[in-house]
This record gives sequence, C-alpha cells and structure tokens, in this order.
Amino acid sequence: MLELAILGLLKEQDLHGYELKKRLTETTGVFASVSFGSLYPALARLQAAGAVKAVEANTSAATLAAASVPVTGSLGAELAALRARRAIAKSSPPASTGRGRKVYGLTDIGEQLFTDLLAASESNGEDDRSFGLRLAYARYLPADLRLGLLERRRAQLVERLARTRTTMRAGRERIDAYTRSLMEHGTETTERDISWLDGLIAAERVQVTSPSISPQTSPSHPPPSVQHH
Amino acid sequence: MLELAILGLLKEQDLHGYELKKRLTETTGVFASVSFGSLYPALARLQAAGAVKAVEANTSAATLAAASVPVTGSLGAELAALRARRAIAKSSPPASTGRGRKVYGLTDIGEQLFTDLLAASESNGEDDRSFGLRLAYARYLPADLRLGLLERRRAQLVERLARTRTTMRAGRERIDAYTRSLMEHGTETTERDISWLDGLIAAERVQVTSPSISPQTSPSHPPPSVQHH
DNA sequence: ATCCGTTATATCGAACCGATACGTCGAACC
DNA sequence: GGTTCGACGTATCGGTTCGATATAACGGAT
Repeated sequence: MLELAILGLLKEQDLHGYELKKRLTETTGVFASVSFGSLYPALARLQAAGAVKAVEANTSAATLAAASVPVTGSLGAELAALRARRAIAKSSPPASTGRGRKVYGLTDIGEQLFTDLLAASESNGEDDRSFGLRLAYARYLPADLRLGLLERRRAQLVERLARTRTTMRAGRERIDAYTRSLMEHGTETTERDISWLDGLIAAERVQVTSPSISPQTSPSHPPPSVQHH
Repeated sequence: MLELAILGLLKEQDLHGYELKKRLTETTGVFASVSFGSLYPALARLQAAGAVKAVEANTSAATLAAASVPVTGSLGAELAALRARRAIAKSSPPASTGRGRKVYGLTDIGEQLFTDLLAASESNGEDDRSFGLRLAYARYLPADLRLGLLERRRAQLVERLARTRTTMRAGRERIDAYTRSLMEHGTETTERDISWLDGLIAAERVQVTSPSISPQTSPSHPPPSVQHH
C-alpha cells in the first residue's frame, strides 16, 4: 500500500524522505495520510528489497543545486523562489539546508514492483484509500485493467449501499437521530461516488472500444447496471 | 478510538465479541471497520483496566429460549429468505449457538471512561473516523460540547478545502487527469460535508440558545430531537 | 455419514501511527 | 545580540491495528 505510493512518486522524480512525506499528505494523501514512523521503515524495506537506492546524499554542491530545484517544484511560488535563491547562494560552499538528506531513486526492480503492485487486483484489501491511490496512478495501467479497477470499485460501493440500507431498515427505532443523519449523509455521498464513477467508466469505454471495429460492443464487461442482490 | 466504540456499544447493551464486531462494521463501522485482531486485544485492555467485565459465559437458558422464537416458517428453499429470517431472529438478542462465548458489560469505571474519551476534544487525532464515531455517540454529550465537536469538524474541513485548492492551483500541469478528477470529486464531497454540517449546527443552535430561562429543561441530557430526512 | 457455512474466541507477525529525539538553519522577537 | 521559534530533515520507540490463521462447536445440506 504505502510502498505503491512511494514507488509511484519516485517513478516521476527522485525525492528524499521529507519531500516524499509532504507530497504523500498533499496530493495523494487526501486519502492516505502517512507519518514518518511508517515512511522511513517502508523506505528501508524497499531499499532492502533493491527496489530503491540512495542516489545522492548531501555531498556535492553542484548536484545539490541541481537536485533541490526540481524538489521544490510543488510548493507555492514564494517558497520556490526562496529555495532557489538559497540554493544559488549556497552553491559554492559544501553546506546544505538542514541535516544531511538522502535522495532516493527507483531501480529496475522498483519499476517492476510498482507495475506488479498497481495491477494486483486480488489479494489486497480493496478499501477506500487503496482505490484512491490506484486511481491516482491509473495512467500507468493498461486500459482494460483500468476499467476493471473502476468497475470493481463501483460494485463495492453498490454493495455497501445495499448493506447500509438493510441495516437502516432493520434497526429503525434502534438508531438515534445523529447516527441516522450520519448514515443518510453517508448514503448520499456513496450515491454520488457511484455516479462519479459512472462518468469515469463511460469516458473509459469510449477509449477502450475505439481501437476495434465494433461500434459499441464491450466484449467481456456488459455495461454497468445498478441491480443489487 | 476503538475503546470508545466498544464502550459506546456496551453502554446500551451487554454484548459478546462477535456481535460487537458485527455492529462495529455495520452501523458505526461505515467509518471505522475493525478486525478481530484489534477487537480482542482492545477488550482485554478494557477488562484489565476494569472498564468492562465478563457478565456471563454461554450457559444461560433464558437467552437461549429467547433466541428460538419463530420456527414456523415454510422451508421455501430460498436462500435469501432464509438468511433474512435468520438475520432478523439474531438482531436484537445476543443469540445462542456456537462456541462458548463471553458476554461483556460496562462497569462504573467503564461508564466514566466512556464519558472522558467522548469529551476528549484535545490530544486526539481528529480524523474522519474519529468524528463519525463521536457524532454517533453525540447524544451522550452535553449540548455545548456537541456544538464544539461540529464546529471543530467544520473548521477542519474548511482548512482541508483550502489546502487542496492551493495544491491544485500550484501544480496545475503536473497533475494528470485521473488525479485531478479524484481531487475535484473530493472537493465537491468536502463542500457537501460542510453544508451538511451547517445543517446540523443550525439545528443544534436552536436548542442551545433556549436553556437561559428555559421552560422545560432536561437537566444533563436534553433529548436529541434533531430533525432528519 | 459427511462436508460446508456460520457463529465464536484467540493469537501471531507485520505494518502503521503518534510522539519524540536529534540536529541544522533562518527569521523574528525582545 | 542573544534567544526563542519554526521549518527542514532523518530516525526510532511503544502501542495499536490489520490480515491471516488456528481452533472449535453447531446446523443444515448433499
């Protein structure tokens, strides 16, 4: 889970731990917040498995300047400017900002591991954060697996909806007003999630059906209908 | 966190582990799913702390008789019907069958611990699941703390919204289509969460402004008559 | 008669989180 | 001008949680 997120970020760019954590809690991390207590062990695991390796560690001033510029790319404009100024000012002395940092990069093994983890449809707890993470890296998936991911997620939400409704019907008077409001709001949210997914699925189908000659056939997957068991 | 959920369930009714887990993943558990690997240790911790105690273990004939109510059903060989009947039969009493089980009940210490944990506004990671859980037990909170809970949650969501927007504006072209769709959908969901909260807060205020010269006060726990659907 | 699904308790290893420690630097305050 | 404060940065610890698994008793199907 966390490995996948790390590998995905490193696939685009070499990064050090702190920046990795910031990005994990910013863009990707709306779903899966992460702390150093899990990040550094995960990095150590990946390094032990040969999936990542330390690219550079603080020494050369030239490489430091080269490395610190793209690292700050995601921050606000003023912060980026500030960093760049600092990096330029510090270019000749060997010193650096903060403590010595390790910049990690992906190896070929890591590249392969990323692909495997991303495509692993079975044997994983297909929870909310897992889906969000996979979708964030969906551009690295082949079209059919991408579609499968969306449809599995949809089916999961539909099932959750059915179960929630059953629960609410079963224990009508047992549930107090606050809990009920919570459940109703959750139900609405799930319904909206489903129609959002439907939009994504529809957009996906026009791409997946275009390379063949068929006008609108979906060979293995019939169009998603809302029946629940 | 998990302790709070357990205590809250036991506050209403004595339950055994399995039933506890079912309810945790049903009503309360839309937000915080839980597994036995954390439930039983948590129960053991609570028992060690004197917050819960084993009330009975397997024997009682009363509960056994209560479980065997309506066997009049025609065996229509339909799985769904059979499942439904069984589910209804098991819903309200702690049913029989299976291995020897331990039914846990709340002690005075547990009662106190529940109140403390529920009211603990500071020093906790006010994440999503935590809020859902607290709101589910909001009827046990005094009105002012309840309002505080809602408003803290609201402020938190507003801040998240602001941060997400900043991130999206900062790295416009860095973000791919899937991630962007994810973030936009998340933003909409958060906005809807906020207006849902606004509704709850408004409903809360008409109650909290009354007790000044109040005609009919319910001393410690006013009835949670929040309107819904 | 036997096999399977459900009910039920329990434990193990791995992963994860929050807090904390250690350490460098720039900026702000007094 | 010293000192506190916050940002950066790596790292570890204790406790909690998860997923998988073992064990076991029961009720129904085959």
